[in-house]
Amino acid sequence: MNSRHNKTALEQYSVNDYRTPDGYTADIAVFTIVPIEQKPFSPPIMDLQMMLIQRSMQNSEGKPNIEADKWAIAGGFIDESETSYMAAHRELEEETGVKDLHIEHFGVYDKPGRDPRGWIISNAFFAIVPHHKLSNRKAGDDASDVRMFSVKDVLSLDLAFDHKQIIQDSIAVISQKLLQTTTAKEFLPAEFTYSELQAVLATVTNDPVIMSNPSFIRKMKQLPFIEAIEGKTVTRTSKRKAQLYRFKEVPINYSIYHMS
Amino acid sequence: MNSRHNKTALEQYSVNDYRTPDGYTADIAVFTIVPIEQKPFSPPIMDLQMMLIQRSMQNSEGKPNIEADKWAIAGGFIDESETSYMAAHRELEEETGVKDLHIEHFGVYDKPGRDPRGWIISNAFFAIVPHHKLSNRKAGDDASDVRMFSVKDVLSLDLAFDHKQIIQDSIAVISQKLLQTTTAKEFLPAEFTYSELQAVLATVTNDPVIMSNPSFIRKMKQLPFIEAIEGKTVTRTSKRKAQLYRFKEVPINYSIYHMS
DNA sequence: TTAATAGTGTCTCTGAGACACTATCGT
DNA sequence: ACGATAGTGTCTCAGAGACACTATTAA
Repeated sequence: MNSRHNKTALEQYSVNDYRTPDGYTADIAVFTIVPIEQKPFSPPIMDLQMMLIQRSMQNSEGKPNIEADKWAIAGGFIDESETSYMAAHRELEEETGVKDLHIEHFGVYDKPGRDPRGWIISNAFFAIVPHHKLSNRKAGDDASDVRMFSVKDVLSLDLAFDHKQIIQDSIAVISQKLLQTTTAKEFLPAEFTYSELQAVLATVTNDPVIMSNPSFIRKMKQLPFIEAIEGKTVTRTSKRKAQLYRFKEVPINYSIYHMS
Repeated sequence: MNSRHNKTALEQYSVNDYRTPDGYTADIAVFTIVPIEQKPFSPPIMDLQMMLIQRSMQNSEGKPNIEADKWAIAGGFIDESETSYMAAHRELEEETGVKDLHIEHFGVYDKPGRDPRGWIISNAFFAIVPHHKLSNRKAGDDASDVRMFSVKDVLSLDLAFDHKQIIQDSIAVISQKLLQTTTAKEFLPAEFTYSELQAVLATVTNDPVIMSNPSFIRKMKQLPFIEAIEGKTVTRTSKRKAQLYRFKEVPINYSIYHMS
């Protein structure tokens, strides 16, 4: 293989003596948090789920599809005229019909042989879709099904390519983000009660400080990045009126050298 | 320019209709912390610096080089047989002669037009080189000079391509990592005194808890990821014997919902 | 003895966490 | 009135942070 670096050619701005990748893709782990057991006047119990697509047995031309029948995260090729970030937005909108979602890059997967079709580099993103917006999703050309799975179950599926690794990493990343950044707000409406935030965090932690109601209610008022909305209450989680809160935009600085 | 490869093989999977990238590179922001003002029996004062290379005016054939005379971070093309992570290690060793460095991926730069030579994707890494190992660095073919710059000065240089952005991001990332992870250990010898760790952290923070000696000395003993080395002391930072510490491998869990 | 750094004694005050209690409101 | 959830009162105890102090040692 011509993997030797031809310096002379490079100096002439000609990069094409290098072997170049066969493809550049964006793959997106789509997360949502769905309320299960939503009784009226009760705090929600939530589940962290992700959207997977099942690859068709045959492609649009009727030929056998690669990695057929396996589950995979949504993705597609990146165009020369866009960044991978833009491509992720475009593809996610094509897949779910939802715009302006929160998307973050979390890794690059480029291990040789990861895709049997060639040297294909995957930029991995995670996206957060508020549950109520995720209704009109549809299977595309290459997909026979689109479905949501709880993160508890997803790793036991038969997954395409190296998506098991990508999915595992994405779950670790989003769990950490939920606890160490204000990412939780992406799963919540702009105004929310303490028990709604608590239910979101409960999908990734069982920390007693967060799970104990009196503790957590008091915490809400102290946290610099959350503010109570003066005099605004709601009764969707209980018969008694519950205070509404919103996230505030403040820089978050902390360090492990402040731990005890 | 011909950037297509292996056309027939790809055809049956219909990826060949996509334009493929012209190049796939790894760029590495190399950081080191150097003691300045190292008087005997005194705690060190340190400076966070990064290694840049200056691009030659002309290439080896005497033709004008692209982005000539500007400063850039080290980097090079990734080969099909390796991951970008392996490439970063290889290139860094070629550049500095040092093996087994701590390297972390922190971003992908793929904005259209970022490199005038074509559609070239850059995987950005930061690397940490202990200061004493960084002596035999040398200018390569494309470089007229290799030099260390304090992070305080580096952004006012004339930087090649989109390296200003990459460097800015790398500084933000490493500052955050120093405070929120145990990355500081990569800059330190295996056994270190409190004032050495303090000096490393001082390059990115002026938090009073960290800068106050009595506070910080006491903190060291409580932190779950640091342990004192029983009965082992040293006098390199003071005439009085100072306790040696080492980093312990423990999982670090914390959340912003524990802040006050 | 001095100068410089490492490290401790001790006080105050905040706030975490536990647990029992009160408040509110639809049914 | 009941039941369920939101929210408060209050106590205890740990630990953070401030500041003054002591300890150690080369020169």
